[in-house]
Amino acid sequence: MASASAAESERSERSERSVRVSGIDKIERRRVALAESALKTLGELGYARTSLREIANNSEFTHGVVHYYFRDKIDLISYCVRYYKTKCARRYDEVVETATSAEELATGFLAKLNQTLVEETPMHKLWYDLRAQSMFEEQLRPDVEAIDKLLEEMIWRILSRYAELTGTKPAVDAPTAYALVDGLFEQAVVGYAANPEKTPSLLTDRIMQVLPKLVAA
Amino acid sequence: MASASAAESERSERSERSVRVSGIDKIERRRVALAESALKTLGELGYARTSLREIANNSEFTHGVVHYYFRDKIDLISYCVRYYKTKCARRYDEVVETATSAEELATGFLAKLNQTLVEETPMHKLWYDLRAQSMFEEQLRPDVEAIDKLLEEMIWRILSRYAELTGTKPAVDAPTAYALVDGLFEQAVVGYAANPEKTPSLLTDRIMQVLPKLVAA
DNA sequence: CCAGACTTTTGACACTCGTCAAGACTTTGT
DNA sequence: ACAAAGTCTTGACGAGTGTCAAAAGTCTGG
Repeated sequence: MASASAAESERSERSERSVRVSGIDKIERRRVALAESALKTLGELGYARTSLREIANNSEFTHGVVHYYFRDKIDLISYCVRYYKTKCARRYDEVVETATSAEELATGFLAKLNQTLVEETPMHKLWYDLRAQSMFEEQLRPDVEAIDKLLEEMIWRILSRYAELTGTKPAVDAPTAYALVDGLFEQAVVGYAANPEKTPSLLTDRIMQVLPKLVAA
Repeated sequence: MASASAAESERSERSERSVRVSGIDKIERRRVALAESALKTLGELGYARTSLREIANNSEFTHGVVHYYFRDKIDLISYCVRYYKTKCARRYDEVVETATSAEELATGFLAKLNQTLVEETPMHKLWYDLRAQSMFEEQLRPDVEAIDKLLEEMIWRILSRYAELTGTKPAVDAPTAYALVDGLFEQAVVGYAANPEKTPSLLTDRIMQVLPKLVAA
């Protein structure tokens, strides 16, 4: 259910009555397990250098199993992306809902932002990698677009609430706000590889510089 | 000389007195020719799907020649990146130098920005691809960092001049300004694949929304 | 408890990749 | 004009890829 929106992976014919009752859940559990191993590998190696055999090596299965649960490599990656998106775009909802002042919202947002930057670096590296790949691989585009939209809405919720709490209104539209914040975050993700210590505080500084400029009376 | 900074491609021993007089230039011309074919192919297919054979196919040579002029694939790509950078970061210098008002600077900048977005899309796609790859492939990092710095300085020159012409001062530091503008431009490059007609005007709108907010008295 | 459905392993296939070496071709100094 | 140096083509190699089929193993309904 957590991955309901990722469950549409073209089930390859088999599924009519071939799976009984709890079978469908088991298949789904296997897919999730494979997807998690795949995401782990993809985050470490990047899209280009990740092979199905390497994914299987990082799982409890052998490489043949992948084709039992996924039609082909793109189907797996696509499933991974959709599975991933269900876990990532609601990260700041609690902060948005509970903050009672602009400062509280900003610091809460930045705390979570830095936390995910540090703790989930591979996942973010993968995301920027996949978005770049989507420029060349059309099959990835719909999934990437969907996540991009989700992230845009996420940023928009934060900015709207921030404006509310400061008695102002957003001074840029949602795509612009997303592009700006995402630009800063991508810079941080790329920079984190070279300089893990300084990067979080730089990101904080820069977001703090920018946030107030995105709203106006 | 245009590619002087890209000429340090580890010449593989051969070069002592083996090349006479104009030989060094010929080698350099071949390298440039191969780099241009490589950049063309890379821009179309992306880093992951570009093979040396495909690069050679898009040139007047055969695949073996690549290893005569470059030590290995990374050496070629690295050379390409350095060759590319010499052509890209001085694009707005004239606009910056000749503009006599903030509006003139802004419209001139946006004209060139949209022009390169439309006319050199593959090159920009490649750049964002390579920057993503550099997160996984350490050997790419120094070249990517160098270009990033060049682009940051380019944006900073524009913003400084913009502030000057409006009688203000930049309200964000150089890395921040670069990350913001780059975020908008990357969004445009990714979006251009899906929607070539609307994208340029959207980019223009958004830069126009943002530019004034990056300076203050 | 056994036959049939489901799951997983194993090994092979056709292909592409980067690399390199041997030789053919071309240019150049003398 | 001839030999040497330089340039380019050709073909092969080993490794790694995605994919698939056949066999082995596992589970389960009757």
